[in-house]
Amino acid sequence: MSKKRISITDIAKELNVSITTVSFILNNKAKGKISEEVIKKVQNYVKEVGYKPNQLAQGLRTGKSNIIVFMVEDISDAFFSSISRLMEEKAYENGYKLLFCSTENDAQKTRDLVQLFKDRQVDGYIITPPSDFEEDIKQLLQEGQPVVLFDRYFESIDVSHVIIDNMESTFKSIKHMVEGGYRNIGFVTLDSSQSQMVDRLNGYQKAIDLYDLKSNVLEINFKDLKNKKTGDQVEAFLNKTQDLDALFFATNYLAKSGLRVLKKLQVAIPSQMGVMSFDDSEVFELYSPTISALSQPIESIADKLMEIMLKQLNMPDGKEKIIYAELPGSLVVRESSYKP
Amino acid sequence: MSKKRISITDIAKELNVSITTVSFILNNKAKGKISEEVIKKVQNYVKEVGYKPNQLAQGLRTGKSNIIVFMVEDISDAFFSSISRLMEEKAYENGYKLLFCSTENDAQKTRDLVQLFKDRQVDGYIITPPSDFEEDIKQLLQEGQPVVLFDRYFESIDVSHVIIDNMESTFKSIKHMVEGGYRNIGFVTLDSSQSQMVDRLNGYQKAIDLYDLKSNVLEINFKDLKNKKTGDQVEAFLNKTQDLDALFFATNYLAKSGLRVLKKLQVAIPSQMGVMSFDDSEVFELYSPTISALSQPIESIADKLMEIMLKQLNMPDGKEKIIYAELPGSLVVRESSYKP
DNA sequence: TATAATTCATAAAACCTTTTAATAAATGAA
DNA sequence: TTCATTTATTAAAAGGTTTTATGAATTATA
Repeated sequence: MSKKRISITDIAKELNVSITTVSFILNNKAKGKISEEVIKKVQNYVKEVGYKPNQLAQGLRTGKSNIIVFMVEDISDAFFSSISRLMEEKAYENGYKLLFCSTENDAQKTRDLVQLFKDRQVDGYIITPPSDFEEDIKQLLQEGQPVVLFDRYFESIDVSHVIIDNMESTFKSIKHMVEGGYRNIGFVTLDSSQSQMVDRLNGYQKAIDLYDLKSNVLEINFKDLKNKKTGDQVEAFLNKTQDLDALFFATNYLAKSGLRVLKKLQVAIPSQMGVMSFDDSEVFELYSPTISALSQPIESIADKLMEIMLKQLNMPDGKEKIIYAELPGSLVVRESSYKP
Repeated sequence: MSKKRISITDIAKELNVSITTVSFILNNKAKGKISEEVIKKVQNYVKEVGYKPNQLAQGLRTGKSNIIVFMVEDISDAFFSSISRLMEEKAYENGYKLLFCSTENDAQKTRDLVQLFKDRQVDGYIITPPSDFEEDIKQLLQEGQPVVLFDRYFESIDVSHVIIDNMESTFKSIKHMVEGGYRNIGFVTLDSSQSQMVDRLNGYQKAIDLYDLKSNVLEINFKDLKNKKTGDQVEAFLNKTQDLDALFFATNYLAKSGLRVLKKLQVAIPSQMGVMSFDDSEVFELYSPTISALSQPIESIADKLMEIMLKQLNMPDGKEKIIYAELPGSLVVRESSYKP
């Protein structure tokens, strides 16, 4: 059995000082109040016995749990799990715990989770919100909770967020494909009103307009993603639009479905069909041919997210500062996007 | 600003009963103590105002934090993040929070993390331990902490664990390759004393012995993994052992490195070289040709892990029960393991 | 010398819950 | 009626911390 944990009371008793004195010293509030001599004595003893404050008691008293929750769409997706990995470290470095969970892009599930975390009194929320989640975010903000959105955001709410420049990135990608010799580029995306998807579509349209090309968009229903019907839809899209010479996929899992279809149909990449994807993946690097992608800056995203969250957490109550960050994506050019 | 949270005291005051009464009712300890009438009254009011107990206060009083920590080798690895995703849900279903972190297979880092979690008084530890971690596990057990190891374990310690049948699975895989027509199968693994790696090697040796084949093992130094030197070593291995007609990789990231090399050297799979990997991956499904793999039963692992952890948590103190689970892996046969 | 200001230290309240031990009321037995 | 038992309820302690308000001792000022 574990030996009893040492408490601040034990220390006070042992050193013949008051609890208050110890607490002040522990919290760096001893300046000018407690004599150097006593400070040293306490500090030495604390170090000697390896005392660590009971975080539950601390939390109870201060109302803070030192927990940040990180709600991503799907923790088993490489993009999100990579960021999580980085966030986790940053959180610990700053004295916070990070709790993860997957929203599955389901507003009700996300709502339930938020309620759960409220009950558990987390200190801050970092969220990739599903559609139809504006009201819940507003609610959180009204309650004075620190909130940072990422990957997507809501124009209608003034809330801190970290996103990448989806429009410009997509534009850049399509431009690259045009320069690679493709003229009839299809855009495969989700039937989603989320900002990141809308912006990617806008980037595509912008490039299409600029180069005076024909717009070809396939919007896949989100539910079909789970049914694995995605491939069928891509196939139908290819049949319907015979003259396509390239495909741009708005997410990496769409691209993977697409690659399966192209493989099945024995469409040659990049000669018959150019291919690019938003969001890089290990698969693209190993595929034959290798697949070009628009890579998201994982480290910068994680950096920014934690930076903003910490700022919010340290903000004197009420005086909230909204911070936006829009980070650039980078083109990873491989074999699939240049017409031989 | 958030309106003040309602507390048990508020309820007691409002209903003119004592705090104790409310607490008993809330904790289902009212049977035979409190009158039905009062019970109903309190329950209704609680529901009406949506009262939820303050978990920090609860934790402080009971000494429980309702937090389980899940320490995996690398949360951004698909195998671990997939399991995490499942564990997360199970934990919440059972009233626990799940904290994740990555050990990076570094004993010192893991040690630091464990200390951190001790300070934060988590209730249970699920760990993929790095090498040289026996003593730390023993220590945890001595302190009466619920511990479940997974993916690997220590023979020298009697501690609950969930692993897959690494030896049998590898044996099965090698057997499959032999049946696929390969006679000179190289085994690429890590220079590691961890049980799962040792068992995989043993499974290989067992098959080699059975079929009276020549053993060819490449052990890659763990540090070289990070330096991305893995490919060079695989290449040197191929050069040194010219007559190899197949490779079995003991982890999926080794396989990915290997595939890069084979691609670079333009070795034809499966005609010139058969390939299989322990642990499946999306990459293997999309690679050309598709790569056969030994797939680990993610759901069963997560089920078992949580089941055992919950049993330990609910065990009356001191009366610990050690539970082992060894789950079978399954062969996923694709194109890379059958000689044309 | 008396008083004000400064320095050092602490008691006690508060955070919210669980649980032990005690009390009060009602019932049953003698 | 009286004592014992059961039933219904509660006061108070404990868990470990932070923080406000207060007190005592020392030094400076008038």
